[in-house]
Amino acid sequence: MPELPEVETVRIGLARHLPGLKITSAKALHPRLWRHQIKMVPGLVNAGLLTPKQALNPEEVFASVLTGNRVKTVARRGKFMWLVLENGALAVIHLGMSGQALLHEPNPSGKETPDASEYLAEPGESPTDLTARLVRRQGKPDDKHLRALLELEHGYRLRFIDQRTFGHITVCAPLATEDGYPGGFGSELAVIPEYLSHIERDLLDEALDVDRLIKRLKNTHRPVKTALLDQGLVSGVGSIYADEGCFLAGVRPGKMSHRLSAKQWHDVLEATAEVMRRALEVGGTSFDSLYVNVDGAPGFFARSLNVYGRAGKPCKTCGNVLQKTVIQGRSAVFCSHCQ
DNA sequence: AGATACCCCTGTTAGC
DNA sequence: TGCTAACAGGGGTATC
Repeated sequence: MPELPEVETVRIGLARHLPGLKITSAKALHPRLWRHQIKMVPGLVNAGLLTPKQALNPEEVFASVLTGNRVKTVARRGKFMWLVLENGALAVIHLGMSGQALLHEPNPSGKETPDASEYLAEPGESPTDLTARLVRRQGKPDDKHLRALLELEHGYRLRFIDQRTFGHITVCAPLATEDGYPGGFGSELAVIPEYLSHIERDLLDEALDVDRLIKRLKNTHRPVKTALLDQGLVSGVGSIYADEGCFLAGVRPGKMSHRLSAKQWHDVLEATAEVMRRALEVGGTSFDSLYVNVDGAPGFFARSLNVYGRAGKPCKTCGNVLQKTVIQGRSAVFCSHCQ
């Protein structure tokens, strides 16, 4: 369930290695990976990033635009991240529910598997770091769920693995941002991928217009949690951090959005942002084995959750049994005493 | 145009 | 023990 902190953790991992590297091959291995690609083809052609002849089918668009292109930076807005390519094209990556972007570094020895000596920890290297290093070099074969494979210069490989196929990669043209500020975190460019033109700035974005957001929130007639999950109002928040933010702000997730005062909305937004900042510090929330960073390592925020996944258990603040409800078809957990 | 129901997908778990 | 049904989730799309 990658939300903003998890996606940002992955973005940081990609941004550490990919900039400057040329993509030598790009393979799309599952039709659901490029299911949104066709809508972005006219924009790519208009921008001169794709010839009409190359726009034959979505799978070839993926390979045509990426192959031979060089990665400049990796940016992110909300739960979406994108590779900024040297020719201006953008490759939007969404992890969906179960997507993993695993980065494999070249093995310096040139062999498929590390030498025995490489299994030994280097001075000052913790067992966790050792494991991560070995995973990076060797890779964990999961060809069953491999949806895309990017090969880059110097032997780097990016494997996109996605059990439930809610994730996707969509190549598209850039659009100028309306407010002139950078389109996302990690890039100074004031552009947003065309595919994300309906996605608002996220809760940790310095350029987010909070006053405008609160006006829109107070103007919508939906439960608080439903509004928080609407990526067209504010992005980055998913089910986990919506529940946690509502808990910390003392607001029930089922309360109607327009009935909150501006102060209450301010509290909810600040609490949600704070939870996400703290989660980011420890690599995000791995509620199951599906969310991992580019090294294949999990995050450690699950132990800090107050309500998500704790229905029926005692509230960590007051001891009351946490309640579970369904809001707009999504489950929500809250404390009827504290919220 | 805003709100809502439904759909996609698969591994895990609860219930019979 | 073995089967079925429910569940989890983001976001696009169709419909009211």
